[in-house]
Amino acid sequence: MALRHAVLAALLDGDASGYELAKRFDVSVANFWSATPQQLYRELEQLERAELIQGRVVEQERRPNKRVFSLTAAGRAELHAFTTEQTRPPAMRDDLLVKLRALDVGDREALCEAMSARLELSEAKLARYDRLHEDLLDGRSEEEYAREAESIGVYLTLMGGRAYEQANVSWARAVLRVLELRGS
Amino acid sequence: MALRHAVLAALLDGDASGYELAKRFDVSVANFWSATPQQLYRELEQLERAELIQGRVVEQERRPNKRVFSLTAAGRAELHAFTTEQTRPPAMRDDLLVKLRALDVGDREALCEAMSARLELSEAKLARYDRLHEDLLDGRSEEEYAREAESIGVYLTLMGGRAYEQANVSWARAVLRVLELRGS
DNA sequence: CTGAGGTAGTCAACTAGTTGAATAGGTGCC
DNA sequence: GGCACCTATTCAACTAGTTGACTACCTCAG
Repeated sequence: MALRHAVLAALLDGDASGYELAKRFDVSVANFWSATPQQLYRELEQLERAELIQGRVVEQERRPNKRVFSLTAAGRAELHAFTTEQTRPPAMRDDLLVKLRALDVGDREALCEAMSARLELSEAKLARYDRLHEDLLDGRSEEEYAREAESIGVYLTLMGGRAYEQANVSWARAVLRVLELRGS
Repeated sequence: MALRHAVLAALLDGDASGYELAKRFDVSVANFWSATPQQLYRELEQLERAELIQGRVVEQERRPNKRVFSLTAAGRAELHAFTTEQTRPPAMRDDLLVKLRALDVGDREALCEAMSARLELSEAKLARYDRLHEDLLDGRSEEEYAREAESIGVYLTLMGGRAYEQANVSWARAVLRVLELRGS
């Protein structure tokens, strides 16, 4: 039941329709969870039945109506309860790691390309996170921000995303260096 | 079909029974994939039916017999093919990130504890990876190793695991610092 | 000689996540 | 005026992953 809480947490950033949530999850501020639209719509239905969120139809001109959901008090309580529950260790599932482990029987060139693609992707994400970071700080120092800001949740997950992408970038560079050393 | 390939890749490290594989996945050299024993036994059966691996019963004294699996030529070919396939972006699913994002409605103390637990876990993993790293290098410099070593797959995934855990550690430290700044 | 814990595996039932397509109106481009 | 792409949602079918219990035999400590 973790997607459930990821959805609730995402709604802390403001009410959203399924479609909007899907984009939030996709471009996700600090890539804190991933989910397909179908999963989200299903989860939203269940959450509404459980009265942890409440939907209302918003009529729009020039585009289809949408159902916008907001957290209920029960939803907030559920989120609070979730933060006190036991945390399970994160599950790492990265195709690239598997492929690299299979390098000895694998295709070196294909792996170089895959690795470069990862590098680019992570650099792009990192750049985005860095911009968001600047926006959040808004001129203040890290410490000022940490002390003063009203809400700190987004900031801390953003730091997580940045650390993760930085790790990806330096790892990808190291791997490419090694592959070049041995290639050719 | 990614667990499938993770199992095949794990068998590159040497033949193993389901039970042994489970441990390999658990203490997994560079936490490159995670899976429960039940998943493994199921997958091994399917892989054997597909003739990508071959099992044989090894009779043991003082303990139950076991079925040890080894890669077939077809299995190696399948792994090779996998390395040329398109890589999908890694899926991040970490409860802690969700909980931190919900910090504003969550329980600050519980989160501090969860964060400390993560820090310890990551430090322990990191220490283990560092030992493995030393063992692999065996006195050689990184560059010597990268040039000379026969097999480089394990090394590269190990680097990935290390980068990931280092990111975790520095992130956890930063979060705890911030939480202390604002707490009390 | 009992019970905890390791080795080795199986079965059943469940929950979570993915894929692909269908519907239906809107905008903007060339 | 036709085609591609965006908003917004739903349905159906599938694959992957988790949980918990159960069998069986072994070793070792107290």
